[in-house]
Amino acid sequence: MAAADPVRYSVYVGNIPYHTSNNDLGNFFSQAGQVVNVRLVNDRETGRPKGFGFCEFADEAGAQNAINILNGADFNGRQLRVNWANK
DNA sequence: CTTGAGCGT
Repeated sequence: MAAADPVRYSVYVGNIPYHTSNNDLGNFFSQAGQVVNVRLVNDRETGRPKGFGFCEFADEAGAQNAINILNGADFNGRQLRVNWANK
């Protein structure tokens, strides 16, 4: 199905606690599938974490699985918001 | 040493 693949298998991750690190999210998303890349978006000028990021999976199944399991899952006291990325 | 909806140096 992948009818509307955004660009590669990137998933949007939101509602991330500011105490979360790049490696922590990659470890957490490894539960769903093989994580190819994890990027936490932080403000380039202020240096403050925006609280969300993007996770890239090896295939669509892993990304879809992450959305099914990790979406709404409790992470460091916050519920992660996992969804398909737009851009 | 701060914040809390969002879609990216």
